[in-house]
Amino acid sequence: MPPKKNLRPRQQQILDFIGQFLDENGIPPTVRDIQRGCSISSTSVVDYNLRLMERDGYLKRRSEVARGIELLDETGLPVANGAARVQIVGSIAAGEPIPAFSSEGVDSAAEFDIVEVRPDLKKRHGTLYALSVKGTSMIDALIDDGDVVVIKPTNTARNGEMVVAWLKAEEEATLKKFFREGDQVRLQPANSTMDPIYVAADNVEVKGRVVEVLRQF
Amino acid sequence: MPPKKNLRPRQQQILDFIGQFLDENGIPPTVRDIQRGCSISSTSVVDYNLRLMERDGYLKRRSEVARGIELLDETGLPVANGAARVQIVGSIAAGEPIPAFSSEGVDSAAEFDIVEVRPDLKKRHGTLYALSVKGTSMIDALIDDGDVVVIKPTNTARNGEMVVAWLKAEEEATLKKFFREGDQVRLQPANSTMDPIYVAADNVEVKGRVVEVLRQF
DNA sequence: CCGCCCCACAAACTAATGTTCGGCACCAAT
DNA sequence: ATTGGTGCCGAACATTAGTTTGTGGGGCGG
Repeated sequence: MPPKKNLRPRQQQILDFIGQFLDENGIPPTVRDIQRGCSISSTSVVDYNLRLMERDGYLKRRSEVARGIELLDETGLPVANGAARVQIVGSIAAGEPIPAFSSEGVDSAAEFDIVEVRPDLKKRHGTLYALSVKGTSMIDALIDDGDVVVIKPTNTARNGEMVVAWLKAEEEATLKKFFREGDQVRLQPANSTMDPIYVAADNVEVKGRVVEVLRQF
Repeated sequence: MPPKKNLRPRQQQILDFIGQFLDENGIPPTVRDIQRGCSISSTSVVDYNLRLMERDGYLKRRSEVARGIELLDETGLPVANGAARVQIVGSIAAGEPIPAFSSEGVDSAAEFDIVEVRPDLKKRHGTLYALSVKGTSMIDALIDDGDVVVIKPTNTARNGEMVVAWLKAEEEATLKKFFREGDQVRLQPANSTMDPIYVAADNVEVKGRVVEVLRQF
């Protein structure tokens, strides 16, 4: 594959636009889409630059096919279109703090751990992150030690939903089922051998909601 | 969302082709692609059926746009492009046959049900299919009624793996943990209230292995 | 200043692709 | 037999989208 070269501003602009268009529409843009999107006055300018970028290995064009543009990654392979990667930002268990939420560096020592999730999840929920589950406090909800839960950040929760709850006073995060009961909140582990936790409503902050559980086989 | 209706054979054929084309090419097929792929003699037939399928909520067509076909999932949301789609070919439970494996038509009464899986799964395992789980026979393995298991077709299994086992004599398929014990095979439900099944090794055919469990939240 | 190259422009052209139309065969209800 | 609906066919038609062509401006070395 050809060596990477620095892109001209216009080419960078086109590249960005293609990526954005792909995200928004699911199919590649036409030359005229790019033209409009980048405020270029002629399709031939787009064609010209696409040709250069193809030569330099940034993308591939299937000729004779409408919307035949594919982006390539740094290895020259086509970019999986809906590739939804989610970062595992830490681990969570009853009573243990989550590093990412603790007062020290939020993003600093983040582990480099990424899981792929079903593309439709990201489409439906937007930004997501993941936590590795320690312990068996949610075993009755079919979440085991070592599983990875995918979390959608949100401040609110309906009763019965599985949430990441942040206890302000204790500075702890925990994975529980959420039940609002007056000015109290019951955090219910899904494990018949464990008791629920009752806390004042203003001491609880919902950090996110579980949207998916991943398990290795 | 529009009500679900049974698809005509031709429409099922077209739907399958679109999915396959999407997998292979990353972009939706044109009317003429479908025409060729399904051996239809006229584009108008394709258009005719696409129109019906759009009316019935199986897909969406963006008019005025080339390759504007999008598949919709059962909730009416667009399926991410280039995503790994797996077809749910039937349901499975202890003691009940799986339609797709029974002696009658393998592909005939195929339901319109497709789930998305993590892209890396398909990359790692190749072709996959999915089954909807009925009953709680695998509850201790954290597989609940209504979950969907993703299966990798294979003839062999190691002890302890969760497999789809086909009992030749009974003509039944069942989801169990597999243990080879001499010339017998123990099929162990992961439910403490249920007993294992012992069958002769030559009466058991391993159809596939569970690689993923999907659950709605 | 000249010629040259890179880049951009607009318009025209061709190919690809979606859409429509009239007609035919089959089947079921009238 | 007649009527109406479904499914299919082939071809023409309309629109979208990729490609080509001729042109012009601006920087740069001669």
